[in-house]
Amino acid sequence: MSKSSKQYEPRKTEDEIYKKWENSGYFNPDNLDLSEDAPTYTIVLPPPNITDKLHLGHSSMLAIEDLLIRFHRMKGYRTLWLPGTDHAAIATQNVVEKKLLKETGKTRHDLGREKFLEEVWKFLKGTQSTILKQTRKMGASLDWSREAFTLDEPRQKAVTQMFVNMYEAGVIYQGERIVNWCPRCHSTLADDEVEHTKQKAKFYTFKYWQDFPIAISTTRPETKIGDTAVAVNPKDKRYKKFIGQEFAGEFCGIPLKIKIIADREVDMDFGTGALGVTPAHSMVDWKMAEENNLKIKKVINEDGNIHQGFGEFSGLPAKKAGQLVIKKLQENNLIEKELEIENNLSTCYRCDTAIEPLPSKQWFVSVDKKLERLGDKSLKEKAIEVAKNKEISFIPDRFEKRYINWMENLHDWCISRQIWFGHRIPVWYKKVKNKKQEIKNREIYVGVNPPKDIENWEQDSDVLDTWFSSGMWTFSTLGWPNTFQNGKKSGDLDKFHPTQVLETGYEILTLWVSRMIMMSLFAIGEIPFENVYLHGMVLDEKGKKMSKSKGNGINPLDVIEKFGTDAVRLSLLIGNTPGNDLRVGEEKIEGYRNFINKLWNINKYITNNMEARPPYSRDIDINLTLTLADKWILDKMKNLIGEVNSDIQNYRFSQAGEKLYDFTWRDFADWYLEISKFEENKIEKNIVLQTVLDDLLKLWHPFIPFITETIWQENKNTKSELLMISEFPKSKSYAKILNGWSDESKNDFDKIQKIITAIRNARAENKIEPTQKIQAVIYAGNKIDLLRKTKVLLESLRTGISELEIKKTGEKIPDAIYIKEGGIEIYLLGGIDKEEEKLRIGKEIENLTKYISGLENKLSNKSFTEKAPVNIVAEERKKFREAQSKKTELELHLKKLN
RNA sequence: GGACGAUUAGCUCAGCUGGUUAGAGCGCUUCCCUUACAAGGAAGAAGUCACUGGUUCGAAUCCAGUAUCGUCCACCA
Repeated sequence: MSKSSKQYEPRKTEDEIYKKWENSGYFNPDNLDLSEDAPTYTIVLPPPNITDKLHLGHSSMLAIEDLLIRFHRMKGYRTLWLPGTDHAAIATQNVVEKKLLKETGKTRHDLGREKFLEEVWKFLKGTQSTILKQTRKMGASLDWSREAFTLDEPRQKAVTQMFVNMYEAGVIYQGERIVNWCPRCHSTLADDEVEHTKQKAKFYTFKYWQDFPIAISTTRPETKIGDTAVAVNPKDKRYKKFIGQEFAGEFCGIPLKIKIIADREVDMDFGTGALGVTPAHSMVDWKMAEENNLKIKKVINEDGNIHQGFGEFSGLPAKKAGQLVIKKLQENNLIEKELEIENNLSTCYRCDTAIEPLPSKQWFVSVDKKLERLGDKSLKEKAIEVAKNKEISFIPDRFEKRYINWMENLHDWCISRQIWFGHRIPVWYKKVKNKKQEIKNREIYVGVNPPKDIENWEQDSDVLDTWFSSGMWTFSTLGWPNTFQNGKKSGDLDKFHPTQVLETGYEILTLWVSRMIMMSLFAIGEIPFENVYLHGMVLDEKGKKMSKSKGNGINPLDVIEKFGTDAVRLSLLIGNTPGNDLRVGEEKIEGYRNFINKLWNINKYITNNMEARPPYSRDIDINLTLTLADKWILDKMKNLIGEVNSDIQNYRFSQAGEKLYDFTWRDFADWYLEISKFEENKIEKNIVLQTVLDDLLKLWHPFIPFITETIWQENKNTKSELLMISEFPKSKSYAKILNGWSDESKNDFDKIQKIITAIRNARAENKIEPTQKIQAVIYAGNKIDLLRKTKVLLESLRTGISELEIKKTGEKIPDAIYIKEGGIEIYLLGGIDKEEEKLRIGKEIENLTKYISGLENKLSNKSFTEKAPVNIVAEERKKFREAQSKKTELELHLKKLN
């Protein structure tokens, strides 16, 4: 790139830089030049869905993780960031089904399982790795040599092995249970995959038949033909006498036997205070049925139609059956009330179809079974324990409470899904037929490999919940089970597990994080990660979720093209705090683009003003003669390094970024570079400039890798080929040179800054033409040294002061702007409006008076002086004295003006 | 119903374990194209830190309550 370009053009360099990094091989920790005992630092990338495209949420995640990774790599850790994708069973199958229907008009059933899966894989060939390719655009320094997919061969093996292990340990079992059934997807949904929305519904109050004693209410009349009980609250006086009785009758032509049961869960004030129990089609009712030994009648089948055995209702879609029930009730005059109410509708998170609760045979992971390998604790207990004893910490820590609360209420996890795409359950059934050729007593085989006489067996048609395979992500990607034999870790698993941080969105804390913890505890008896960093959602500038349909989303690839990756990364890092949502609009990105450009120009200025770059050195030579400004910037840098280190280590990325931003722009560019324009000591100046710039680039690199590496590459004096693997700065290296830097001289520079600012203000207020020269007379007292430095600054900062006289003592000059700062008095002559000057000083005195009286109150308060820490009281006293003497000076001056 | 948050400048948000006259970015006002940068520079206005109590020498910060908003979970027959 030509050095004369005024603006940084990321488009021209980013891809090239990324290639350079990738070709270097340093994304792979095996290639890093490290000693044997270097500590490891591992993050596994939460695998995005294979059909995903990069959105701003991904970008935010990548920016945070890459920051951590680059920071630790530069810190000398054996750093691994492991990439991969998730097959997202239901989501992916849905996408392909939709596509199929649109293009050929066929459903998956038309194709059959094998053909359909072929279609899925064909589709995936086209989209696979799109997301990962886009990930590179974000500058993510992932080790591509270890890339994994939740459904590739090694992971299939791992998942199958895990299933078998859990089955053999009795953790996985088959059971009948009410599940959330989506009649459209033909699949069960996990509780967390069900969405609840409000809807208006007709709420009917009726009696099963004329002489039935209790009226009940429902929004789902069709299920009532499967009722086996009516539940009332045990405290309900109206119904108490019926409890335990049984009634038989005919409801809409269907014979029913209804038992009256008592249950505390029943709300006496809702409806009639009595609830018709339909065990097969409601979670609550199922529980009551289990407790009361009620008969379970399945009314609705998997297609959403009425089951066989219900006379004229059989085969009708549920909705129509409901209408028919109502019609019949009306005919028989059984309806007492009809209300419009708002209730909750459970829908499928994928297709929005209403959920049908159904009893069904499913595979479960028991969270309550005590396991010998976990010290006779259950998965649930152990997973809670590791959070409580801080083996795993949460950032921010409030999520620990949330996690524990969720875990304590956890039920067994249904892991079978009635779809085709995914890890097929490694269970086979042998068809054992009786004389009548009916299938009886199916024999079960569970194993890693199919049974030998496979032709006699049939594999379970279900696949596993996608979280089952992603729950194994930390170790299935590190070679498990091959790297875990006889209870011993080897290879990658030994080197990199447990990982250090899991960085993910808080919305999947329960969905994913909790399962990873349980799976890892079961499989290798250790936690999967030491820390869980939870980020919020990325929202648009109005605080709305970004979505394609609303069109309010920012496409990261667009803004990367427009503003550059670094600007995008910075706007996702600064202002982003753990666990909180982040609003991002283009304006914000634009702002950080401007900053990136500033950094570019800082380098350009330094380059242009250096005849030759000094050689790189880790420590600055003590024998250099440094100016006040040099020491000031080096001291600032030293502190900055310390703070950035500690901020990043404590996950305060936003604060680290803000401090860096402030230092770069305000301290380094606005002050130090301006001063450097006139200070003469060339060699020393160059060394300081070079040192600060080098360290600044390193500090910035984890945040904005592209521009920092680009500049690094242009400055060919550097020791390390790549900024990416150079050593992260330590404040120690500044300690020597700053030895003689006292607190006093530190304050001197602050005073100079104040003086100059004051002069600028004075000029602005008096509206002196920029070309107009003014005179300044400065009285130094005993601060001659500081004044010399100030003089140089003033002259060079184009304050327009033509004559500067430094005097030890002297007459006070009445018609002048008076400035007193740090024991120095300055009179500016020329172009002064007396009235305005009086006003200015008056205002200043007013402010001071307020301040002083505040301090006075505080200091006269005995409880403060006696109880507050000594150093704080002393500080306040000092402030009080300083303010008072300044006030006296100003008052004197004001008198003279009058 | 259960759990967890949020409320600070016109807008978006920082403010770590209580301690200067509460900060930043954007926006706004005035001035300036001074050869690193107008994607820039100099200056300025703007806040009862939601409300009410409490703890403390001292509260934006800790505690309790109120109001409003939000998220997650459960779930309504």
